[in-house]
Amino acid sequence: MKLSMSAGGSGDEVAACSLQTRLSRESKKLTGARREILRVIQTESRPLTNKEIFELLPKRQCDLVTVYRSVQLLESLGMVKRFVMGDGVTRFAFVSNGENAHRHHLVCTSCKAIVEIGECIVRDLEERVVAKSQFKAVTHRLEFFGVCPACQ
Amino acid sequence: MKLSMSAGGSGDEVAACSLQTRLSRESKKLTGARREILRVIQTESRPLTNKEIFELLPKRQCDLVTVYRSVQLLESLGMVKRFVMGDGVTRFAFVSNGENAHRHHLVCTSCKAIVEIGECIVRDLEERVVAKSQFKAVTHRLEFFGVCPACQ
DNA sequence: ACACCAATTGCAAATGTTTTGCAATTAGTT
DNA sequence: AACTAATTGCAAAACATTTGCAATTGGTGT
Repeated sequence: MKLSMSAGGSGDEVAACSLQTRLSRESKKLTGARREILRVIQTESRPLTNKEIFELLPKRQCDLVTVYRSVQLLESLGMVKRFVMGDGVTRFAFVSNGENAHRHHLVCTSCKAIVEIGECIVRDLEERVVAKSQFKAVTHRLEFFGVCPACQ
Repeated sequence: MKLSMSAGGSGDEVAACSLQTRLSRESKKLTGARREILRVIQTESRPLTNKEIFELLPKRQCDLVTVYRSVQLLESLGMVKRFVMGDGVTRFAFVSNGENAHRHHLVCTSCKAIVEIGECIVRDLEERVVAKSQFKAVTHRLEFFGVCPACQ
C-alpha cells in the first residue's frame, strides 16, 4: 500500500535547521512536537491527515490538537502543502526546501500516494483567463487523480 | 455581491422533464423538494452550499437533511457538480443538460461567483502524465480562484 | 545556572458539517 | 382506492476542526 515514488526530504539536518531558522524568524519556538511532526511528514511521501500524522508520532508525543496547530504553522511557513481531495479531510505533504516553484501532483485515489508533476502548462491558460475575466489575484489548483501501479 | 456571468439553466421544462426522466429511470420519485432544490441550484450561478440551498428554498419546503440527500442524488444523476474549495464546506452547481463535456471554473474567493472556462488544455498534459506514471483511470481537477470585478 | 515571559501545550468543550436510524408520510403503480 | 417502496422529518450520532484557559516549556538576557 505504501509507495515511495516521490522524493521525501533529503537530510534531517538541512530541514531541521531550516525549521529552526524559520521559526525563530517569527519568534516561534522549536519544540519536540514540531520537530517530530515535521519529521513524520517528511518521511511519508503521500499527503497525511492530521490524525495519521498523530498516529505516526512516537507514542504520546503530543496531543492531536497540537498536530492541528503545528501543521497549520508549518503550512504558514511554507514547509508543507495542503491537499483537499474532497473526502472531508485535509491532508498535508512536505514541501522540499528549494521548492518555491508552483507544483502539481498526481494522487492515487486508493492509497493517496503522490507523484510530483514537474511542468505547469496551466500558466498560459491562466493568463488568458485573467485577461478575459477581469478577475484579480488569480491562482489555480490542478490535481490529477488515478490508481497507482501498486493499487491496480 | 451576486454575479450572473455564467449562464444558469435555460428552460425549466427541459430540466424538469429531464429530472423526471432520470429519476424514473432508477425508480426514484419526483418530489416537490427535489424539484425545488434543483430549481434553486439552477437559478443561482455560483456553487451553493447545502445550507445556502436550504435557505433559498420556499419557507419550510423541506428539512436540511433532505437537501443533503437530494443534492447527493442530483450529483449521482450528473445534474450538479461538486465543488471543494477547501474551506470546509462542499458546494454544488448546476450542470446544464448537454454539458457532458469536461469543464473547469474560475471561482471568486470572495463571493463564490463562478465563470466557466471553455477550453481544457490539460488533456495533453494528462496523457503525458498517464504515460509516465503508469497510473490508471486518471482524471484531473483544475479550478481557478481569484477576486471577481464586483468584489475588487 | 537562574529567572523571566511569551509561546506552547493538553484537556475539555464548543463548533460546524455531514451522516444515520427510524417511524411517519408520500409518489407512483396496480 | 389500495399497495409498496421510496422519501421525509426529527433527533441524535459521527466526524473534523477550532477555541478557551490554566499549566508548562523554550528561548532570551542576566
